[in-house]
Amino acid sequence: MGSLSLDNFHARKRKAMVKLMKGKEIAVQLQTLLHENSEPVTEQQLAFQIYRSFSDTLSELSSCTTQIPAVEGGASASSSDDTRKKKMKKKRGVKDLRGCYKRRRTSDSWVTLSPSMEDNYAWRKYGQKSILNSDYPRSYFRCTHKQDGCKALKQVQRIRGDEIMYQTTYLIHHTCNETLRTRPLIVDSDPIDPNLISFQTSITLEQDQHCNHSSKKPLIVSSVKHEICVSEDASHEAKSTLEDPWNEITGLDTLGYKPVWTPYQDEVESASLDGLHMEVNQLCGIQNFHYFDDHMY
DNA sequence: AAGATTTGACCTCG
DNA sequence: CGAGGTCAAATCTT
Repeated sequence: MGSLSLDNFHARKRKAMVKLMKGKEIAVQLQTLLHENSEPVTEQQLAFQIYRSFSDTLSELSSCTTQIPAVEGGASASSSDDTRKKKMKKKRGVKDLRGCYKRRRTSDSWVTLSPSMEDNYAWRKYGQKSILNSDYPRSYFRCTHKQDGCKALKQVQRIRGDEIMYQTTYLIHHTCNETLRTRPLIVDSDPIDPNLISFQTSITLEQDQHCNHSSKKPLIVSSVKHEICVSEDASHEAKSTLEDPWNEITGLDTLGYKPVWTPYQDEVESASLDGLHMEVNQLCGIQNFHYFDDHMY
């Protein structure tokens, strides 16, 4: 039985939405500035405000998520086929599996809530487990391209809130470049859909030489856990410690697409905000959000 | 036939 | 010791 009120959940949800809307407004301002080629200091300030806004939101959602009422009742929803069970009952040869796997450390994971299990990666289910005090079993998925070395994992569990939602815990980033489908890159904010924003601040050093925007340096966004800082300098050192900021912030892999910028890419465009874009309405609907698993386990 | 899913067994960790 | 994560044989789907 969930001991926490749904009212509290909804209040926090509203609060988060307000903050996200603020972030959106600031993003629009930033876009305007970028188009007008204004002084970079202001751009940085705005960029920082955007990240701060999202960061605050995520903190809010983190505490909110931990309070999603746990569903009572322990029975899993397994619809079991008896005949099949009998067949499966056959004891398999006992193998010594000791040491064959380790229980996973829970750091470097993130969680999303979504009305669908869909993301844009190909997953293969490798297990399902009834979870204590949960109506629904938890499903375990690994990347279809495991044989290619991709160790991405996710766990999906249906939860019951005000609507049917799936909580997806991603444990390891994809190292493969495979997505199920590729959606078009959003190049700019869409005048038709103002909820669509895009950050086109990407100026690589190389590009920089080809244009006269010498004042525009690659924007570094380093993110270590909850701390997000923006810096102007694109040093190699910064690169090595970077995580995908958009993953960190949204858990969406930039709209759930193949990440434009991953820690695994050798040719990182100097940690610029290349291709950083999102649909704010997706977030405003709280269809997806994430938190670090510190709160979860 | 090959790949995906199901599910009981077995493992680790708290 | 129990909960939860993973393995892998059996089964299903394409």
